[in-house]
Amino acid sequence: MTRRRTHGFDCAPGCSVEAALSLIDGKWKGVILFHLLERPMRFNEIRRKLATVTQRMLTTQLREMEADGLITRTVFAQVPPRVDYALSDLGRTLEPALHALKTWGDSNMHLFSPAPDTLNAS
Amino acid sequence: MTRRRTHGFDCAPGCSVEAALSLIDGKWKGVILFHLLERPMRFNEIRRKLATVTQRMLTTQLREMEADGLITRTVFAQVPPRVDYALSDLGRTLEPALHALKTWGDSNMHLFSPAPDTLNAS
DNA sequence: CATAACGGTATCCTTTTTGACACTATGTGC
DNA sequence: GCACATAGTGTCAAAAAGGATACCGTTATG
Repeated sequence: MTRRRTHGFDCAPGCSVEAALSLIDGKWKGVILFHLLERPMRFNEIRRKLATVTQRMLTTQLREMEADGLITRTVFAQVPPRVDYALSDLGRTLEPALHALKTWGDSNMHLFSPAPDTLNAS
Repeated sequence: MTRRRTHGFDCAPGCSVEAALSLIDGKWKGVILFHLLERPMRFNEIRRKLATVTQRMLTTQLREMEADGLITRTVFAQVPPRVDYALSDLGRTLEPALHALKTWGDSNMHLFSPAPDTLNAS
């Protein structure tokens, strides 16, 4: 996004929509949260789910969400290191919104993607 | 946003969340959509609601949403010009998601704002 | 004549975000 | 000794997003 650290919304009635968006905006946050909705995960586990994310980006996004209180980060003193990421209580309250977005996406994504199933030649 | 014109999601299960976010991401889109949910509006009418948006940004955001099929743009051949913006049918289907976001924001925004009411020094 | 309202464009510039790539530390298996 | 897995960090560069400012044409109004 784009407005993430720029707090200070202009606070017309839609302001709270912006506030919510400002937290889940970021190229990977939506997906990450969605995966964590299912269960806590380790760093590389998330990474494999995302496939094209770089380490640095994943770290950044996770750190921001941790700073925003949406997720928790638990380090286990082991070797090799183990770090678990999980939704916080606050993060869990996003569930309805995330589901609403996913529902919408599932219904309408075909309008924006190349519709690969229509390309089945032969 | 940030991922807006970068189509091609990595399409793990959370992909549709990203798809949805990619459309309402943009510094003003959330608020604009929210206002249009109430009723169609003219350009300057929206502008006044947003107060701090520049003409260029408003134009950009409206044009992108029009291109994405979320809103419609109707020009009336009048002088002075009149242009109405309204939600399209597709845009209207975002209502549940927008409301979910607003609800979340209303409940939790106090956690992220400077809490101005605690600053009341005489 | 000057000004304001309308709905924009065109240019230029700055900030933010994202990506590439190399590098770290520790311990295990070969 | 060498590579691999873990979970990162640091630096630099590119791309995208956003903002400031000035300008356009028309008509009504003072």
